[in-house]
Amino acid sequence: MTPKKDILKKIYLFSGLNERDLETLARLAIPRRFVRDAVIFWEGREARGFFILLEGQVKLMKSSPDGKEYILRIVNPGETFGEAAVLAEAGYPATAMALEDCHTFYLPKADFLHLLTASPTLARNMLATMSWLLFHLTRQLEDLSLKEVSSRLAQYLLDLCLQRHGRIEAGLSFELPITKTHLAAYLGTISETLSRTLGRLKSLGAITEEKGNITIQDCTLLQNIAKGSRI
Amino acid sequence: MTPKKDILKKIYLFSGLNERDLETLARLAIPRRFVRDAVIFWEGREARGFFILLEGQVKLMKSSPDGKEYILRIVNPGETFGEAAVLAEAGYPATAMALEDCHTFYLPKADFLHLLTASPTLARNMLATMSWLLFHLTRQLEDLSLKEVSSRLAQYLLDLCLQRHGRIEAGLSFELPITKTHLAAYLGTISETLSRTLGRLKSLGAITEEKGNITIQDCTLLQNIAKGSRI
DNA sequence: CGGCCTGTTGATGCGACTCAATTCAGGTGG
DNA sequence: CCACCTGAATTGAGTCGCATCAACAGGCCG
Repeated sequence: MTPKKDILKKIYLFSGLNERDLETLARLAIPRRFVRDAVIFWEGREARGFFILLEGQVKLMKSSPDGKEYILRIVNPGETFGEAAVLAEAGYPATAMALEDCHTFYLPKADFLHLLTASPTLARNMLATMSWLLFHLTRQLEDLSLKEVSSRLAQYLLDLCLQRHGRIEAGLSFELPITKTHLAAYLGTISETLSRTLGRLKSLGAITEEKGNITIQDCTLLQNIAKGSRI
Repeated sequence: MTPKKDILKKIYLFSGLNERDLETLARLAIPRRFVRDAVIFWEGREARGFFILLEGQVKLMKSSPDGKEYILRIVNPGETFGEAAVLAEAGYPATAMALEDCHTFYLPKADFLHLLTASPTLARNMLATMSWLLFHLTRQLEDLSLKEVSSRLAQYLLDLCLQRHGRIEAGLSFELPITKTHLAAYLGTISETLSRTLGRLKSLGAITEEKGNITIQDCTLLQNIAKGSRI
C-alpha cells in the first residue's frame, strides 16, 4: 500500500511542501470512506475540518426548501473540498454528497491551521486554491445572471473538450463525466430543459451524440452560442 | 493630513500587522483618484496590483455583449478590491467602475506578494478576506439559481436592516445605499422588474417607502418571502 | 419479470425581460 | 425664477424562456 505521504504530495494544495511538513500532514490525515449518496457534511454545520478526495466523486450543492438543487462544484480525485470553511468562522457554505463510493482523507481544522501558520508554502498554496475557486464562482455567477441555458451548455461542452483533448476542434468527442440530471443542476436548470437544449444543439448541427458520447461538429457555431448569440 | 500608516492600519486586511510592516505598506501604497464613472480596471486585463478604497463607492461588474450587466459587489470605503486577482495568474475577473468620485491606494502586485511571504499575519488576513468573499459569492449563486426576484429583494432588505440597526424589527427604516438601477443589477434583474417587485412588497404591507426611505412593516412576511414562499 | 432510475417528449402556465410611453427629480443656464 | 435637459423611476402591453406537470421509453438489477 502506498504510504500516506506519497499520496499527499500529489495533491495540489500540498505541492512544494518539505518532507517534514508532509510527514506531519500524513500523521494528521484520517482516512474516511463514504458510500454513494452519503452526506459528507451539511450546509451550515460547523466546519471542524476539510477533506481530500482520493477516489470517487463528490458534489457540493445548495438545495431549496421545495426540493430544487444547484450544484456549485463537482469534486474529482486529487482535489480538496471544505477548505475555505475552516478559515472562515461560519459553517460549511454548502452540502457535500458522495456521488459514488468515496475514499477521502480528513484533516481536522486545528491541526491544519497550526500547520498553516508554520508553513508559508502551504499558506501560499491555500491562497492560490482559493483564488481559483473565486475565479470559478465569479464565472458561474456571470453565466447564471447574463446567459441563457443554451450558452451555458455550449460553454460547458467547450470547456470539457478543452480539458480532455487540450484543444477545441470539430470531430473531437468525449463522454459526459456526470449524469445529465446532475449536469442540469450544475448548469442551473432542470433535466427536461437540458434535454431539449441538447436536442436543439444537435438539430443545429453543432454536436452529435451517440450512447452518451458527445462529438463536436461545428465549433464556431458552438462558440457563438457560448458567447450568447441567439439561436 | 493623516499619515498613510494610520489610514492603512484601519483596513481589515492589514489589522494586527506590526509597525514595521505597516510602514513598508505605507511606503508602497500609491494614492490614486478616479472620477465618477471612470473604469478602474477592466475584466480580463492583467492584474498588476490591487486597490484599497478610502472614499467613494465602486462597483465590480460583469457585462454581456448586449449591454446587460451584473454587479458582483459594491465596494465601500475601508474595503479592498482586486486582491484575489493578484494571487491568481489570470487577469481581473471583473470590471471595476467608480460610482462616485473615489480616492484609493494602489498596491503593486510584486511588492505586495513580497510582503505576503514575509508576514504570516498578512497571509492569514488575506485568507480570511478570501473566504469571506467565497462565502458571499456562494450565497449569491444560491440566490440566483434557486430563488426568484422577490426573495432576493426581501433578503437584501433584511440584510440591510440588520447591517444598519443590528436587528430586524417592524418600524425600522433605512435608505438604499445605491440607486435602484444598480440594485436591480446587483440582484440579477432589471430596474423595471425591481420597481414592480418593490411595488408588490408595498401592496402586501411588508414595507413602506417614502422619498427613497424604506420602512419595514411586517418582518415575518418579509422573512417568509426571503425564504421562498410564493407571494 | 417487475421495479427503479435516467432520460426524453409534449402541453401548459408563470415569471421575468423587452419595448415603449410617461412621470419625476435634480441640475443647468438664460 | 422658470424653462430646459438629463437620468432615474414607474407603468402598461406583449413576448419569451424556462419550469411545471404528466406520460412514456430504455437500461440496469434484484
